[in-house]
Amino acid sequence: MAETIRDAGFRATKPRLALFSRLTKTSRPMSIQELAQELAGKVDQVTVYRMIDAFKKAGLVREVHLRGVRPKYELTDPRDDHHHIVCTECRKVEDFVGCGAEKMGKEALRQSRSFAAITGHTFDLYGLCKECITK
Amino acid sequence: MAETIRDAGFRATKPRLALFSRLTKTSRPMSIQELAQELAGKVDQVTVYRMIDAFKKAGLVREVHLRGVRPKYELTDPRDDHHHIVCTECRKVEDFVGCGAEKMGKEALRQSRSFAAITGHTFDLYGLCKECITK
DNA sequence: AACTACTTGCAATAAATTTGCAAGTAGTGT
DNA sequence: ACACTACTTGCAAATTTATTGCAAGTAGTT
Ligand SMILES: [Mn+2]
Ligand SMILES: [Mn+2]
Ligand SMILES: [Zn+2]
Ligand SMILES: [Zn+2]
Repeated sequence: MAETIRDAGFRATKPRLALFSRLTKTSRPMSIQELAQELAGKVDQVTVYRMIDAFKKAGLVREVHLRGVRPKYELTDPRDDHHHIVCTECRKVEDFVGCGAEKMGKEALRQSRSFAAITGHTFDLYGLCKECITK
Repeated sequence: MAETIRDAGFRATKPRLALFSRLTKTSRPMSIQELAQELAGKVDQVTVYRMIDAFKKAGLVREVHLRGVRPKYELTDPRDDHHHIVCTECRKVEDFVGCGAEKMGKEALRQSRSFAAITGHTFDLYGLCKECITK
């Protein structure tokens, strides 16, 4: 843990460990505000901004954009690229893996007259969870 | 044009016509700031915020989230769901159509233990345009 | 032309994010 | 263990972005 942070080129300070630790404890991406609130008393909100920004640049954290809410952050999952499915009613968020992005990337390049390479993608699903769909 | 706005339940005011008209003139989604700047002198920025919000709720406009920038807006295209491919170097944005989202939605539902239906999705590609890839 | 509910502009407020800087600390070397 | 120093942090202040209140203006109607 401190190891991971040092490997990324940072000092393993208490605020960084607190943030990193908090992020390992959830599968749900969290906003700056949520993180700052949870770390309140221990870490200043400005520091949360700065840490997230630095972690993002270092590739430790990735930014997730879901409809209608401020950006959220989660630890980068080195194994797979996973995506999110969001309940539009209760805002529940769940991960899912696998997406046809590679194939779609190729198809998009075929369609495009001005693009030459695909390096990344976003893909998120919106729907209703089993609880909300009954209402 | 005024027709479309009235059909959505709004009065066809000059600011609304100006905004709508501007949006029809581009295929590139635009931010509040860009829109306000272009309409400067004619429409107040607060009004841009309010119009975009109302148009969004009415389904005339949709919000597009691309990495690292504030939300952008474009006219809803009722015919197809189109997506965006963004050059990470020069920020060029191009549309592309068709995406395996329906299929992926079904696969995601199969994977999920708590979701029951898919109602929407986002999908965007990032890459390099032909000009930027040479550098 | 008069009426009225819907809209707009402008100022003020609130919320989100960034910046400056002195004080604090992790990692390094002694 | 102690000192050294570059990297970090907290706190206040400044910016930027977004929302709200309200009097004045206007589209659509009678
Ligand atoms: Mn996730
Ligand atoms: Mn588009
Ligand atoms: Zn739900
Ligand atoms: Zn480019």
